[in-house]
Amino acid sequence: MSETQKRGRGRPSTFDRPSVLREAMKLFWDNGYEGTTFEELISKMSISPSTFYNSFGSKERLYREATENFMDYAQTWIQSALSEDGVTTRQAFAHLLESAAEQFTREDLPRGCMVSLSGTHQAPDLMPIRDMMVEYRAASEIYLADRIRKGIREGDMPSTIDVDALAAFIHAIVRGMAVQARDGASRAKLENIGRVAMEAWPEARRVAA
Amino acid sequence: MSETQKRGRGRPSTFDRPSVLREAMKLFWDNGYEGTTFEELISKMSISPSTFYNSFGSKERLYREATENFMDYAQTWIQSALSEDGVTTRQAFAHLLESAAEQFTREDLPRGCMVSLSGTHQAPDLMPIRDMMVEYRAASEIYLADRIRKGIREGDMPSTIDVDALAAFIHAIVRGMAVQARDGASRAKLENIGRVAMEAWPEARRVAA
DNA sequence: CGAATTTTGGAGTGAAAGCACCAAAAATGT
DNA sequence: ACATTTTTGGTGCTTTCACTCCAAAATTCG
Repeated sequence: MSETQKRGRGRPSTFDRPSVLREAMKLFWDNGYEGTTFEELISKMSISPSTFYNSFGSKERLYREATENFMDYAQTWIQSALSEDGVTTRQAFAHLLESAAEQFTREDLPRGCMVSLSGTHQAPDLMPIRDMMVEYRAASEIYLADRIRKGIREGDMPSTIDVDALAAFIHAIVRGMAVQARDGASRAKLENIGRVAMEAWPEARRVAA
Repeated sequence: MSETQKRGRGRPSTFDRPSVLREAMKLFWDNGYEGTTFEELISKMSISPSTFYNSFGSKERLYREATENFMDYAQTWIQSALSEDGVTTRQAFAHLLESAAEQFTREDLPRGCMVSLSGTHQAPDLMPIRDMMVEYRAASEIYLADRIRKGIREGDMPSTIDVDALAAFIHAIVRGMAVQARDGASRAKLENIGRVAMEAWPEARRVAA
């Protein structure tokens, strides 16, 4: 892609931006923002300090870019579950939790989720970073609620349910799965958590009522 | 209590150990280990650097002591819910989640939980601290499983259930509630999450079966 | 080919971090 | 009262942090 990209004049970069950004993402994901040093970054990214500064601005800007990069990627499997056609709302959410179990235990990426737990206990001077994470998390809960409302509109969810509470519940279970994933839980264990969680799904109770 | 305490000879402390330890705990709880500086600590604890070093050893040792202090306190309300006499296992866990909602939104302490999310993304050289947190979390899941097994022994839980999966589920929901609490969720919202979670409780399905 | 433009490597910088030391201060025990 | 023991305040230390600067290198445009 950098071949087809029209390059201005000047010395060309020797590194591939997407791939070094991914390396930065993995470092931040594993060690957190404060736990990742400048030296570690430029070492794993294989770039010099000046290249770092020149190409990514600062540690904080790189973190934001890495987080955006992560979210773009995460949206893929989230959308894939929630926007799937021809499935019930219940099936969509069951699929979402299965995907979370799978994604949180991938071999080629750090375990868990980069945004689920980040910035929850952070220095006051890093408030902007914390706020970014809080916003991302809040947005994903709204996303869940929207999918549930779609289910109500389409008739496969009872209109009497508390949409926000159910969305908050699913949100909480995913964050909890992220904690366990980082603590070493297997994919099977995470899948079990998701299965138990789906027992709380309103539709299941309709059978009982 | 320090009045009744037999003091050896030597100059007496001017500070109350439990209360400055509590200040340290609150700082670590809010800002995390890395996000809390030596200066902040001695400032909020109102002690000098040498007093700090002399009385608490190091930042890491203080953190461990503050964490133990937190766990002692947390065990109080956890035990209170899970060891309550004359209630079903289901009621005990419902009570536990209600207590979590209450405790995670206390006005006199930082929001959420000090150990639920700590050390999940941390620098490699702080691995001992991370390990401590992972152990605390694992221990609490075992604690939940033990309570469920007690329910099976006493006959108010079906013996066919997957105890570990159910314990992992409750564990996950509590950690997820901690994330939401730190992101600003109200007590009522956390209580709702707990209520929805309890819909997944096995006993509820027995009615349907 | 030469000028312009951009990237690169390496050394260096100020600030802050956590910690350590030392002598003075304030208690106890005989 | 005097020696002993322990705590205290202030200062200084070493390391690491994120970052910056500058000249050389490598490209494009005219």
